[in-house]
Amino acid sequence: MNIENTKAQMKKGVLEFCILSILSHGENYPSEIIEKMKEAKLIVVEGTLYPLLMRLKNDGLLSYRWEESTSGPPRKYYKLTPVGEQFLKELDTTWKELVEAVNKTTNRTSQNG
Amino acid sequence: MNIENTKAQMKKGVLEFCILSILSHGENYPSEIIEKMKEAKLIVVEGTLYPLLMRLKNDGLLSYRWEESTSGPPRKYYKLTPVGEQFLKELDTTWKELVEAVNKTTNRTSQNG
DNA sequence: TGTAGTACCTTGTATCACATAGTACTAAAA
DNA sequence: TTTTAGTACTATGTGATACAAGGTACTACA
Repeated sequence: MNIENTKAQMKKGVLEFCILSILSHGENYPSEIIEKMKEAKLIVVEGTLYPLLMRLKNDGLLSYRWEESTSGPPRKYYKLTPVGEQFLKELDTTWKELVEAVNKTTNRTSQNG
Repeated sequence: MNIENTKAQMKKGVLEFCILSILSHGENYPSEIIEKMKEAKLIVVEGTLYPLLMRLKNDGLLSYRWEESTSGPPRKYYKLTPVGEQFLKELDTTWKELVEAVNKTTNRTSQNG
């Protein structure tokens, strides 16, 4: 048992939320997403991001378009669908509730019996 | 893909933190922990809690003592070990960093190229 | 002996992040 | 054309974890 493992576990479910949030500000292709996550101190690797994007796309939360690149293979630019935007709103609420719940258990003793 | 599933995923790793926090305020037996989590709107079931407590105990973060009960079988009262207290401090930092990281990706656009 | 309530424990499943390896496109050099 | 380097997308296998479902065991009461 170590902190790194726990940190990885805490990230589960949160990545989805972060990625949708990033895409809610505009189109991005995977490498850009990884870069923006890194800026926020959330390290994500390709093996994590690609399956996640595929999952979100298959569930109708994301759509993408191909765009040629002058420095390599074409890129997949992802963006939110209306369903994705709705889902993001719910995730936002879910996240806030979780933060509040964690704060309750960690700050307060709740020793009332 | 639904919110409930995502909620379950977000809880991963966070439960450990919450349980250690609750126990940092004093001894508790599993049913009490479930009750306190429920008060904070974090629903945890036995099948989740028992293996988790056992894991934390095997890793030296928790210890327990048996206590007789007048209303059923004896109870296992868990409490933090010194190692557990140290680990909790690190988890506290980890959690704060995660919250900050998520807030960065969700509030700011970070559109700088 | 039987029933209800409480408490602890185990097994199997689904999901997810990650390590690792592979495929494919562009550009530059031989 | 072939080779090498860089960029980008994809697939497979592993470990960790929350949960559903079922099981065991103790106490109190009829």
